[in-house]
Amino acid sequence: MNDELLLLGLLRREEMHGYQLVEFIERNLSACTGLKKSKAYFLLEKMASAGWVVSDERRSGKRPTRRVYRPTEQGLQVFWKMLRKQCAQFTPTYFQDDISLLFLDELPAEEAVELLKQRRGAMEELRERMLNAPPHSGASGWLVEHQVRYLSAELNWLDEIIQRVEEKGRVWNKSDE
Amino acid sequence: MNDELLLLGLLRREEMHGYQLVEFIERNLSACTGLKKSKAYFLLEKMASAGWVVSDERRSGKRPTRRVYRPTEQGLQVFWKMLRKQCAQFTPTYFQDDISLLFLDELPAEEAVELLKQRRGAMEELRERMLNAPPHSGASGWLVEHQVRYLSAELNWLDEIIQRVEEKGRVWNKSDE
DNA sequence: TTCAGATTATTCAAGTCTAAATATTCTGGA
DNA sequence: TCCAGAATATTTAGACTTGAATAATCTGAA
Repeated sequence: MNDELLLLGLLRREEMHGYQLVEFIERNLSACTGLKKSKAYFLLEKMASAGWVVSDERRSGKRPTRRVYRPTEQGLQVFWKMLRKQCAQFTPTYFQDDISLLFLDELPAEEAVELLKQRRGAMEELRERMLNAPPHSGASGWLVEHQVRYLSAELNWLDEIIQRVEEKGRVWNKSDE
Repeated sequence: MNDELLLLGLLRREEMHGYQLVEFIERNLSACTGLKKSKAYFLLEKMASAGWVVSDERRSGKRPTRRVYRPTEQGLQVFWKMLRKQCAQFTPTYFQDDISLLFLDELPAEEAVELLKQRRGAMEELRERMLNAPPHSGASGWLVEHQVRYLSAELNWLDEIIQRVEEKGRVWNKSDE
């Protein structure tokens, strides 16, 4: 629904074909979605058969036919409905790499610290990249800001974890269990 | 890979069948994964055919045959490899509901604020639930702590967004675009 | 000019994931 | 006792998602 909201919203601003959409998203919105090409095509087709969008075929030379999409009236209604719903909801996020912390005691404490410092490096690098990226305008700037804040909070959290492991010389008190 | 790491790690501690695994995860690890029943069964079968786990059939009465899994030597190697890899990496997270902020200017500012306050309510409720949950032990306690911190940071962020929208009487300066 | 490699644009097969269906056994209240 | 509904366990059909294949056109350096 997330991706559909995005596609509908972009198409509402300007009709586009699949490749154009994906290009735009990759260039400008990579901070907030990882939507892949083939999924975008799939969703466009799905939305077309649901009547949310319609397409014009535009043929040029011997290239594959491009289908330029725009939302229907129904599509716009769906868009606003989804928009309101998303605005009001909160979808909690799972931290992918936290699973590894569950099993940190399988590793010697020194190695664990070493590995977590590598993780820290990756986080910091990403944070730098986002800080130095060309400024985004409007709401997409907010989303970059959101990511940067999130990364800062995560860095703080990880630092504390690393410290705990370092101090104890092991991952956590067995007596905790 | 995430889920596989989790399953292997749990099976290393104690052999279990699918239902048992999923029960355990839902009861104790719902803060860090949303692994569904059918996916767990799927992964167990996949890991079995990859030779990472083996299963004993245990028949009791006329119930469907239970398959109790445990990791093979190869499975353990894979487990430690994945564990090291996950420890050292950082997988950035996309904020599902941020997409809606991109299109916040489609809504009257008052309505936008109203909807975002609903979102805030959902966040706060979740945070309360996690704070009041029975304390977890060992690393899984850390993961709950991680979620709580994350929720607090998100609340701060959302509050600022709400304030910006309220102050301006609209979502963002058109001149920003 | 020419042709290797980048860009434009879509499709496809295969792999992943979910909701719902299936089927047995347990539990507790009338 | 008896039976409705909860708990125990797995399977399956179909929906979603991905990586790689396909194919035409553009670019620029030799």
